[in-house]
Amino acid sequence: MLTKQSEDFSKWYNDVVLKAGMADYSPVKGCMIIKPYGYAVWENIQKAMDIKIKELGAENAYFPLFVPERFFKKEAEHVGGFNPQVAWVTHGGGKKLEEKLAVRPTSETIMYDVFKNWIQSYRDLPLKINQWANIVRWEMRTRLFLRTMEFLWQEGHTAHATEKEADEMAQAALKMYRDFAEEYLAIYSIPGKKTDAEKFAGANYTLTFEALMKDGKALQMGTSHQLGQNFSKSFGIEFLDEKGKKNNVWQTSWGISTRMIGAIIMAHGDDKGLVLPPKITQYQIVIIPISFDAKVKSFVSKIEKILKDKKIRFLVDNKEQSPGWKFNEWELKGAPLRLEIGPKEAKENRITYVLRDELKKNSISLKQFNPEKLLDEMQKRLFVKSKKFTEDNTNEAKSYDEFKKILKEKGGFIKAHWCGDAKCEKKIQDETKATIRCIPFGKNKIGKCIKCGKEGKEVLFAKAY
RNA sequence: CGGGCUGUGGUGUAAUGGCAGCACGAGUCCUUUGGGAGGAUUUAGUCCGAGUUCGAGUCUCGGCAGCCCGACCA
Repeated sequence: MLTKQSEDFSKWYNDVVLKAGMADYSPVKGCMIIKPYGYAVWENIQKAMDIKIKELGAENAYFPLFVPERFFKKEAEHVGGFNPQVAWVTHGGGKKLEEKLAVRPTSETIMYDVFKNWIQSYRDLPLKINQWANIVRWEMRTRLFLRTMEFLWQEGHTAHATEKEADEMAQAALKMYRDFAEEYLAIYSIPGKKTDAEKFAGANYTLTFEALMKDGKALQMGTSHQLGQNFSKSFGIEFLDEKGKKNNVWQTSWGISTRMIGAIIMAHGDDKGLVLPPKITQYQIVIIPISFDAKVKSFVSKIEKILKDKKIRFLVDNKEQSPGWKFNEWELKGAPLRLEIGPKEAKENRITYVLRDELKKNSISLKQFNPEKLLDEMQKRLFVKSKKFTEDNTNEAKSYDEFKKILKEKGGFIKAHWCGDAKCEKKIQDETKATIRCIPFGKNKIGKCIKCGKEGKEVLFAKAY
């Protein structure tokens, strides 16, 4: 039996990840094994997002896993931020290496060292490179999908002639991510800017989109950084502009990771298990034959043919378990649409179906059965639900007492004013464990900082993963 | 890196210092199959090392590993 979400959300999460066959613990501490059912979700994310990345004008490439120490050290703030999390290779071929190699925690440095060769003129700009890769960050405490020492991600890196272009690129990448989360993952998110304390090491500023999980904690879904000329100055990435003047490029980098899978699980899952959005799940439809006699078999193949023609991803579960066992199993695994096909259906040319988010039995004639519509509607329902959940769990705090009360009683996002001082930010975090998730875009009312009373913007607080 | 806890079949658990047991899983066979089927049968375990003891899963010491809390974590 699955742990209830309300009893122990962490335990529910671990249970569901393991029991649904998404992932497994590995013999290597802090690392995970992504099992086929989970990896299929990643593949679907990759497939869809890769198209969007290319629409932004980026091309895929692949850079080395190892980063020589001298590259890594070039951008001071970057090293300072990442050093504690880097794994170093010190030996190779049985010998101690002359120069240590960092296992990439991110690829800015290894990429930008060659960007300086690729970029000479304004004609070489903008340069937009994306890579799908694994990276390693030595984390103290790990959680399946949410924070592992090795994880899979996508990192986009661009170089531009002007600051304005870099600003626009950082925004475009964030918008692309957020649209993706809405369209494919059915997750509503709040976009905004990170505070200086939370920005990427080496960036001018970091943009983020934050989503609310079912336990009321926030999850950073992905980030987009405007790197200014910080790296281009350290790495000497210069170009001659139209007037023959030498300039440093303006850069951005942006990424999302397998953490997205954790977000899907925690944003949609319920006490029965996973609820996977149709667009990214391995099997959009699971057919469960109630018996295996000839009539049922031939009716099932008829349905199979229809689904195949419609290019729907489906599975016929022919395992030996009882139908009841399979119903539960596929609810746990979060298959969006389940078809129950037995002698009754075969005889009457009807289909019994159950949508994962509604769990009601429906009966419809084969002629009227419209799986695309059902899946599409479910996909949309999940997003609406996600948006409503976020709105219902977003509260405003006028005072620090109110802030603490909301945090304790409800959790969720809390809108409150902040003066902009990192000291207040730190104090609030130390005292309440809530952090500023982002400074939301758009009109921003000015009000009194909940900590010190000075005037400041309205920002979004939450306890976060 | 500090504080606490725990290591028993594949998994989850039980056993005053005294025959290592149960459930799930897995294998085989039979009967079943419309919400986690039943029976028969088989399978497999005390983290590693030392000590105390007639006797150690249990006590002591060391090692290793894991979990929780803290610190840390774009």
